[in-house]
Amino acid sequence: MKRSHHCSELSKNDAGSTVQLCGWVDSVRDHGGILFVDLRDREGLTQIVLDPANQELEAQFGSIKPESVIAVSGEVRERIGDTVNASLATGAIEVHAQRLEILNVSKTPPFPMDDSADKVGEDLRMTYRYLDLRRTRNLDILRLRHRTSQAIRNFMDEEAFIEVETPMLFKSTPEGAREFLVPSRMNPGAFYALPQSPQQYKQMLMVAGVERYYQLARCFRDEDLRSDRQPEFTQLDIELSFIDREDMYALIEGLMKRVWNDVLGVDLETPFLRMSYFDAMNRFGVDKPDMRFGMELQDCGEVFANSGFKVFSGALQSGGAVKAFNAKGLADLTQGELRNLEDAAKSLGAKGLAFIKCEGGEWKSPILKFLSEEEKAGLGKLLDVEDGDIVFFAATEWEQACSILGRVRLDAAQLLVKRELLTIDPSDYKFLWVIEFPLMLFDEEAVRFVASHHPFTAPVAEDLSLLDSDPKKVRGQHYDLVLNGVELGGGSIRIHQPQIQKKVFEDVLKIDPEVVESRFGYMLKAFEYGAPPHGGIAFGLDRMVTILAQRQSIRDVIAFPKNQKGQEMMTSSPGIATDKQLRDLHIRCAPPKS
RNA sequence: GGGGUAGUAGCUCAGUUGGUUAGAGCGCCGGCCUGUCACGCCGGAGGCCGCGGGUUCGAGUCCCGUCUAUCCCGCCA
Repeated sequence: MKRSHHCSELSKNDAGSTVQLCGWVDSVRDHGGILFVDLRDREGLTQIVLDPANQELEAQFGSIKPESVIAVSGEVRERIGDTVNASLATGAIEVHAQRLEILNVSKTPPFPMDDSADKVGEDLRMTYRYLDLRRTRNLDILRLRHRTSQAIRNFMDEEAFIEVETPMLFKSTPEGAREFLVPSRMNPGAFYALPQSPQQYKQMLMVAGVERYYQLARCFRDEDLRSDRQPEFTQLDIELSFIDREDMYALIEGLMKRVWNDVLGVDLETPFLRMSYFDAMNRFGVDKPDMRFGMELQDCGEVFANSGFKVFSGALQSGGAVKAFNAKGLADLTQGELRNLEDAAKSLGAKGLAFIKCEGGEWKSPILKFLSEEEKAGLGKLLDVEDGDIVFFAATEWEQACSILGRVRLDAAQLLVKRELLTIDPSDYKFLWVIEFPLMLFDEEAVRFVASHHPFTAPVAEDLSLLDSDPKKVRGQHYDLVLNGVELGGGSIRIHQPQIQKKVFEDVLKIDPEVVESRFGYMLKAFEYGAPPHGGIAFGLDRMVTILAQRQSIRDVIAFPKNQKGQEMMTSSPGIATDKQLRDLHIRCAPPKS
């Protein structure tokens, strides 16, 4: 029996016609005589009626369980009076079964198949991921992801981009994330590495004259997982020649506009806001600020310049900063909530979390006794302190002080949301370009500079001379696209002159020349054969879809995600290799650490 | 590697200051029911209270350890 319609399609106009439907038994309502079946397929739900006059059908149906697969042939009839179900798209009709095929009988599912399953333990849902995905809500996410990719492909095609596939079997790169290694059977002792991103290949495509490249590329990073991080994930990877940063901003704003319009029907405002890395840190305490709410960090350096409170004045005297922000209306926070905020601050290296709250017109704080009247007045004015407010402080080196309060700001915002004093709307899309990152960061552990983005990022032209004298001051031509506190993507204009690239590798990053030659020699060579100026960007597609679908976890928008240990529960991967496999691969396993 | 939270029926959860035989809703099984649409009604089964120790006359409850999941820090050029 072949289907003639999907379960979403039939209406009054089809009354009288004979149709064939197939799908899953969503629910059964047996009234002893008459029996109703809700039949579900990926498009919708249609009520099937088994008439008591047809005893044969009823016997065949038996006590068939939900989630069994059946095919039904029958006559479409209009429902009359109060048998119409207004809350169902196909509620104006029903199909009176004449013939029935039972295609597959289902066992009772281990968890409910309705929306209440959203609360079921994730490990169980992942073990039975095929059932979890079968739920309409999750099928809709797969569809939304498909529409997102489709919008991207259409846009990129119209903008004259060429989609090129790059190798999955690459080689190890010395910097960056830990990689997955793949042993080479034909080259004993040698290993491929799965790509962290197609970075180097896409730059070679620019040298090759492709000019405009994109790819929905799978990437791999063997780092610890988070709710927004999976060991394999998908990037929208883009690279163009003969462009500058402004061209890139305009292109990507057009892309986002298109995606949001095609997927959600939302019209985004462009151009997007721009903010320097310094301002982002200084005002919001993160390099990916959530612009949907304020509570900006203030600099209290002037207020406490000559303070008798050693914690504050000491920080200022040693070149640090005193930062603060006002969590408006949060003065009534509980001891536990305060302790959680303090713990969050401490996890970023704070010694404690100083605060002042204002209740009943009175300021209350353990540090109040250290502050002069002028300082209190200055604070009150700077931070607009009113009754019911609480102000948090951080006094240490500037960047750390900002980071600490940046974290406290986010946590405090959640507490305010819980109290309904603050609304953070998931369908309010506040895009932001974060720009002018430092090209290099000093790694205290390794005692050397590391690239803040990656070593192929071009310095801002006027900072080029600082590469030798003061690498920390060099700004990179790097940009991040941030949406509602999430880093959606980032990229840069690249270095395309071999001598500058070599200098960055060897003189600034202090990578051994032999290592540079073995890892990047081909690239330096390529740059000697007419490399065009170029730049690119890459977006986390999974993160983008997570926001579009208004979900909390990246796992919700990946068909078969991995748990926090990197295992895929349904198939129990990874698995143990056999001795023969290992022999072929020239690998011997060390005994596990006890 | 570190910190937080959780683990009681198939699922989601409750379980009082330690005290009879550990409960509820949904699901499941059986019965009844010809207009339901989360159908209804009646009856029933189902528990190593994550695991291992300990304290106690007595532990789901207190203590120690451990495992699992998840969130966060480190890490993620």
